[in-house]
Amino acid sequence: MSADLLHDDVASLLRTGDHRYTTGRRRIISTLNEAGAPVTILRILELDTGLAQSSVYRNLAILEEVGAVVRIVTHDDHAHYELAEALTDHHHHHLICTHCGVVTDFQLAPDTESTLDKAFARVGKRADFQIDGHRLDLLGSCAECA
Amino acid sequence: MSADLLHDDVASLLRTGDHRYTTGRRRIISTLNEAGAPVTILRILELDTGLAQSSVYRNLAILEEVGAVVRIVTHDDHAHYELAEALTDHHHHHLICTHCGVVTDFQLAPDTESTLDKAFARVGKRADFQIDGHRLDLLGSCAECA
DNA sequence: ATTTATGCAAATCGTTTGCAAACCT
DNA sequence: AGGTTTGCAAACGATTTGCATAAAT
Repeated sequence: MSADLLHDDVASLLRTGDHRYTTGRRRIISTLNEAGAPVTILRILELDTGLAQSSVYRNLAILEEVGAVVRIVTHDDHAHYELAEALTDHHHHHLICTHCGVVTDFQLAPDTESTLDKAFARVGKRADFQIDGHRLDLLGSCAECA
Repeated sequence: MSADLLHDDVASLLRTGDHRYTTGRRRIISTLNEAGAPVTILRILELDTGLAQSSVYRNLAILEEVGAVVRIVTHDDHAHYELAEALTDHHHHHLICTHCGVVTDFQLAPDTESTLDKAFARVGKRADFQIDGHRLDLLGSCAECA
């Protein structure tokens, strides 16, 4: 997707939540878009030194709230952030390296996804649990750490 | 599995890592076993008031290291712990309520699991990533919170 | 007897928050 | 002008750690 369309989408999500699309927020979105993989807040601050740490924290919270970004919780304790699937049209899961903490995206074949979705629906019904989403992570060692 | 066999297994895992199976560790394992669902450290301390908080943290770290327990990271920031699958012979995944933070276990049909495992193997090969395990969580609202 | 584990309290570190100044509309 | 956002620095809270004592082998 073009960067302009991306920013339009984010602006619209923010407006719905009565928030403004400020320069700082636009820069965070651009950084996430250019990173192409989930990044930590520390990394965002390194990639764009013009942002205050507290603003990055606050803005990511707001962007998550309006559905523009997703926070990924891994075992090492630095949250990772990436653009939400609604903005990238790109349903995916994560490969998490348990050694260096790097997170990368991967996709499953569409028929595997639909098998899973059906199985999840059955589980939700049986457990009386309303399912809003799923999280599928593969844990192991990346090429560098193996 | 009987509690005695469980403790034997844990003792053996600990010995392999040059650790002792102390009273405190035995009590933590019993608490996890009786809880039957993933619990937070705060909950462990409530269930067994005879343990020092720092010892619970330290012992869970060691028990995780030797493969006796698993730490589950959710979005609310209290880690949950449960007995490792190696001890329970009970491969499962988690339902995580995003409102109250409660975590419960569920299982997939064996054929769904094997479809998944094959798909994961393909992903790992293509991404040059050595897969050690996976984590599948369904996020949503439990019966109480819905 | 020697090594390992415990309890307490203090330290650590990612994240959150209060407040006054800067910004957008 | 009126409300929102920002940067700074201080506060927070889950987890970790130092150290002297107690327990395990």
